Amino acid sequence: MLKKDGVTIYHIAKEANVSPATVSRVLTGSANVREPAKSRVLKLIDKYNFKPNVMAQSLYLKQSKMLGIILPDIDHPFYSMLAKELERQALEKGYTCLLCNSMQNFAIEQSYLDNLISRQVDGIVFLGGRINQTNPTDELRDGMINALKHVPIVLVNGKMDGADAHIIRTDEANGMRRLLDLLGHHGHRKIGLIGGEIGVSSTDEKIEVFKQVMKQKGWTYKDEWIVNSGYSIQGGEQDALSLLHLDEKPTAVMCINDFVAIGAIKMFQKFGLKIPNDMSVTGFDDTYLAEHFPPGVTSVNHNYQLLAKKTIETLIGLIAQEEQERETVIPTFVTVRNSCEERQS
Amino acid sequence: MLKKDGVTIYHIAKEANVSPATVSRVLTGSANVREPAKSRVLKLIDKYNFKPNVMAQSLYLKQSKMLGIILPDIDHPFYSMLAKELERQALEKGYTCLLCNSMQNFAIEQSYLDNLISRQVDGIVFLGGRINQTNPTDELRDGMINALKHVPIVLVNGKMDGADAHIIRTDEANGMRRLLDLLGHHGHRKIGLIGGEIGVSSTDEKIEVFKQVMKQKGWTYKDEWIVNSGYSIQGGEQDALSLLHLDEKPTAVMCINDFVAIGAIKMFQKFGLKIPNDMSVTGFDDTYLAEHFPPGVTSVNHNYQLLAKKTIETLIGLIAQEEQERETVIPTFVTVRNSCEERQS
DNA sequence: CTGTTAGCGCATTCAC
DNA sequence: GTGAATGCGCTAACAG
Repeated sequence: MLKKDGVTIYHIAKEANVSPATVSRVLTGSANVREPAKSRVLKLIDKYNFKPNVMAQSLYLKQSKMLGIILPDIDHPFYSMLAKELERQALEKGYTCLLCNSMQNFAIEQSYLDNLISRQVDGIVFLGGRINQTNPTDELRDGMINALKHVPIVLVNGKMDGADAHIIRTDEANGMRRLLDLLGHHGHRKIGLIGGEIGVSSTDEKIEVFKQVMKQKGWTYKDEWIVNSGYSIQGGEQDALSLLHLDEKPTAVMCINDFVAIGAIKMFQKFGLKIPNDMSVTGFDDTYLAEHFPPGVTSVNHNYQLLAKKTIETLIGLIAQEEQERETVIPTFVTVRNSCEERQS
Repeated sequence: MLKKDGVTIYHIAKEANVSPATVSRVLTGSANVREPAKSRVLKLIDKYNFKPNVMAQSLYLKQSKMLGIILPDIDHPFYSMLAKELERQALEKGYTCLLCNSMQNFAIEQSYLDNLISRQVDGIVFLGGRINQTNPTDELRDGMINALKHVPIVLVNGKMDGADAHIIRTDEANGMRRLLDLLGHHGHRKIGLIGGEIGVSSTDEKIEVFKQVMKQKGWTYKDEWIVNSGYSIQGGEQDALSLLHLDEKPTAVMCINDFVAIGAIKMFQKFGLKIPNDMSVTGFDDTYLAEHFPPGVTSVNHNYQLLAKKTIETLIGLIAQEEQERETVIPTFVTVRNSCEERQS
């Protein structure tokens, strides 16, 4: 059951006729080593393809150079795009990432949180799940608070009241407003909002901004034009179907994300509506799907690179015990494609 | 720079008036501990929210309970779907995964390989990159051979001649044949194959099977109907465009993956061709995109769950020093959707 | 059942 | 510039 491996700095040291400390020195470059010995060591390292045991290093140095990333579902392009950028940024700073899919399950999420702490990650990036609950349970909150006693955590596009975590968030509210402006320019006054889940902050906040802007502009919205069957393509289909059954329909529909937009577009087309001629649709997140799903979905981009950069910078700053901004807001922008047009009816 | 943390089994032991060994015993359950003491320890563990240092455990036990997963790009649904399943299977067996995006870069791939070994992962799942090169360089091969001296590695849908790695592969050849059967039933005799990259085995092998079957059935194919501009949506657009410029066009086009299929469908439609009426198209990988991209793409499914299960089982078997099948073939199957129909022209 | 001891592999004092 | 000794936090003999 034990592993084979076996070659350590002691083996190298012995064969090179030096002390383990000297091997360590050539390995880390922490001090000069004279030439006859240095070469011998280097040669042996190559000969045995020796790789220092990072667990032992970490144990001594009290830093693992690992970062944990907790997210709900890597299958979702928003998360995969962001995770990739996070990994790239982390790698640049010498950190390796432990990616954890909570699979939308709070128990798994918590067990990963514990696991990451046990594994001595130097910091954690937390996405989705509990930090998107508008009203999280005490248990979820306590789990976060306890975790924060062990390790710095950066929350991306979420929050946890009472927990001392730093936040990086993209300006989704402004994204909504720009989208509404755009629809307004196209003459739309009857607008729906579909997808997402009540009680999840990313949905609740979008609905709030939506209602606020609609009222302020004096446009029409009906409660029955706001339906929320989740974040998936299927959810979008279902919500679009609800709208289709209504006597009075909106002329434009905003979707909580690109998946929902795709589902909605499919359903509308199935019922003979042309997009964008008969119905305008907007997405959110600006994933590659928005670009490539016909007719091309107008969507809000989260500025992924900048978002990832700020997230990792903040986390690493925290690890180095440096003071960091409590909350950083990343600007979003609208990518205009072909899913919105002048109102026809 | 040093971490705060600090509470260890020694602290717990002291405060509970027992030895560190006893704390360890209640932690691991490796031996019974009598009741007055046991409760005291448990209470303190809870009080301090104590989490054992897995690095120290691993160092002693010589197993990290970590698995490395190296893949080219988590953004690609094939990899994200598979990665998620692999993680799920690993989690069930008590392993945590280190996910590494090589970003299609051999140097990064190698550095991750080294990094994973240094980090003492118990095993590695290797996807894409060098193991998909039809003719890898000696350097790439040696990198793999050296890695195998340290840790068991399972290759998924790839190979590395001269390297003693176990292989799990899905029966892509049979998938191609079934797809060709299907097109044949629909009366297609003039068939193209687009996407991918010459020199990459997943492409080369598909082309080989394609040519072989076409010859054997006595159907038509022209070299100019085989174009390969990569694995992306853009690549699919480009290759479809090449076909559109030809005087004589195929009536059906097979695509190396679903991304390429989507790009091709977009381009064909842009030029006024109706899918499937004017042109039949097949995908590969059966990602969620194939399901949802209109009109729904007929594609080959890799049996992701089974694939992940076998991969993790084999790897963990190897870790336990058990004999494992050198090569395991996972059956594929065709998911029929609406992108193929009777030949019109 | 429980405490003492040693050692996993490494980096860093501290002498020399 | 180099070697010997120590300890990071934990588990597993080994005694008792």
